[in-house]
Amino acid sequence: MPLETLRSDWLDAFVAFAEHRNFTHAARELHLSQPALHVQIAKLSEELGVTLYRREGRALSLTHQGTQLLAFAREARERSREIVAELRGEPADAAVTMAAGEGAYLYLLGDALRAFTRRSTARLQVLTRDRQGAIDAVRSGEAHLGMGSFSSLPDDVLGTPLVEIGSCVVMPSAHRLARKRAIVLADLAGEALVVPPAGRPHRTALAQALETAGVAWRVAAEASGWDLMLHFASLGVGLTVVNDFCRIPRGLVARPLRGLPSVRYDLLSRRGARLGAGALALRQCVVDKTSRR
Amino acid sequence: MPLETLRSDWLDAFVAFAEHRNFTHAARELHLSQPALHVQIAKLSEELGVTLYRREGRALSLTHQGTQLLAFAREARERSREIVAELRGEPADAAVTMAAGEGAYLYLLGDALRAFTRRSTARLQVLTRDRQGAIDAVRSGEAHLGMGSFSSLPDDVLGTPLVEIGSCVVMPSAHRLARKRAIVLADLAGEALVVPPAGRPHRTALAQALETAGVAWRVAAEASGWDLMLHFASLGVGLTVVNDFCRIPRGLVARPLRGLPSVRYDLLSRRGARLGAGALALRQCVVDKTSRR
DNA sequence: CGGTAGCTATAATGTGATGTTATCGTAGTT
DNA sequence: AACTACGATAACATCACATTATAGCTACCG
Repeated sequence: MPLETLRSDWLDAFVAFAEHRNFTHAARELHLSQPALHVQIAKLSEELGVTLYRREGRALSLTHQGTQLLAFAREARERSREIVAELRGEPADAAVTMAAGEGAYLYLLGDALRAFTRRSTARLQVLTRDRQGAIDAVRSGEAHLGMGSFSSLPDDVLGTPLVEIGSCVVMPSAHRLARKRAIVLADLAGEALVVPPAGRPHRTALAQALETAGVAWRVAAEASGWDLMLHFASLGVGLTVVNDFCRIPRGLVARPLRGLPSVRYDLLSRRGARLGAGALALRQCVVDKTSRR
Repeated sequence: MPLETLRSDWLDAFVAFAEHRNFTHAARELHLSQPALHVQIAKLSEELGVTLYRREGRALSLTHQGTQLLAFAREARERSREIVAELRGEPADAAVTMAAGEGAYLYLLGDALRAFTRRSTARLQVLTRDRQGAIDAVRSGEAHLGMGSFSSLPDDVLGTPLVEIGSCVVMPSAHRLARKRAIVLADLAGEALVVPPAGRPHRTALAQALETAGVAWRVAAEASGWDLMLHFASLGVGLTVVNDFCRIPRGLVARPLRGLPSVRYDLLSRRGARLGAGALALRQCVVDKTSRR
């Protein structure tokens, strides 16, 4: 109970440790011996009365509380840097970090990011992450904001619904289905499809939908990323199903696909995060430029 | 240049010092010797490369940068307390602090504060301050928000216009001027007025307006605060001029006064402050409940 | 006007917190 | 099973920081 304020040097040590999840490496980064770092983390943990990490085999992983502390520590460090620069009269070159998938950057966030770089002086830093990676980046404070489509979010991450995206079937303009205005799952019976590798969410959703609709199909090719899928489709390898925000290459046509649930993209931020001016500006830009569709 | 993050114990020491502006007393509060505290502040100042306070005779006063640092340190401490409570699973009893004048509390903020206490679990802490006091409280981080009417604001304080308030003349219902719908400055010629003490802003504005309009008047009584002014008016001591948000006691009537500039009330927050959930909720309540009028 | 009270500031000195080296235990690896 | 990599703890060393002492400054008072 005799706790004033968390010692910032311990927090810095914790950030280094948490990023490596390895005392030896983190200690080297801090120009410190491994035992010294170990003791700091132990004291921090004891003072808080909270276990910050756990052993899993010989690997270490942060507890939930460790992750929360990491986010706090990163935020505090960032804030500290800002105030120091401000006091010294140096221009604050704060960076704003965003985590999202490649698809989001290529097809959804373009306008928003352009608007942001025009409006704000803050540097923009982007992390390309998959769904879980984006969530983790946001909850650990690695990124200020995240974007993606999520079936569920942990309690400590806040999602703002932005836009609903449907699917479309993409095929050569000469294809027999191109004459239809919209396509249903049954239309795809017997087709060879260009799909993401097994296990990727889009693949899973598509396969499941076709399965339950009793539609037989086969894999024409597996490709990662909308661009590559479309590329194979334009080579004539097979049809493909992509999100309807994709730009369709010449020679191909897209038709809305009914029967596949639409995907909602959310803007993520950490619950309880105190965003700085830059991050707020970016959030505003994303909401403004992305949500009306 | 070799600066990682500001040491939080030094910041705590600085907060204590800044609040007392006296090393000896602050050191006592920190259970520390005066030289020890002095050295901490000196090191902090040196590490920042910034002078934090100045001697004025035998008193010490914070520099502008000292004030900025104070605000930062208070915010950081607050944030640290929150995260500790959260990690331990204790309920965070964050407090939200507001600085305003008595008049604002009595006549403008009632609805907003009631709405806030219903909506948020955060404790509400109010500071009664005059104009300069409210500004100082906000820029030094003593208060999260401030409210009042200000002719000008320093760069580091952000004002959100809320509501324009006019003036009215208050008098016994039997008074000759009570038959008029609105009153102009000239109508007050020869009247005895209940006014605030010399130097108070309302007194200054009123006296100046009457002066330039060439209207002769005299002081019937001097009283601090709208309530007291109205009280004297209802005793029949004289007429009074108050903001038109005041509740008028029985037996008196109010008539709008033309010719006195209206006063704008602003909601204040520190530029660059990262407000927590509680303070944001309060701000929202104030804006919602106060601005439409 | 000089003495005094109250405080800041610096110097000299001591002690405890924190860092380092050394070493053991343990879990994966070959 | 021996090896490798790393976490954890202990023994010892050092450096940062606290304390006491004191000089210097400013206002105030008789």
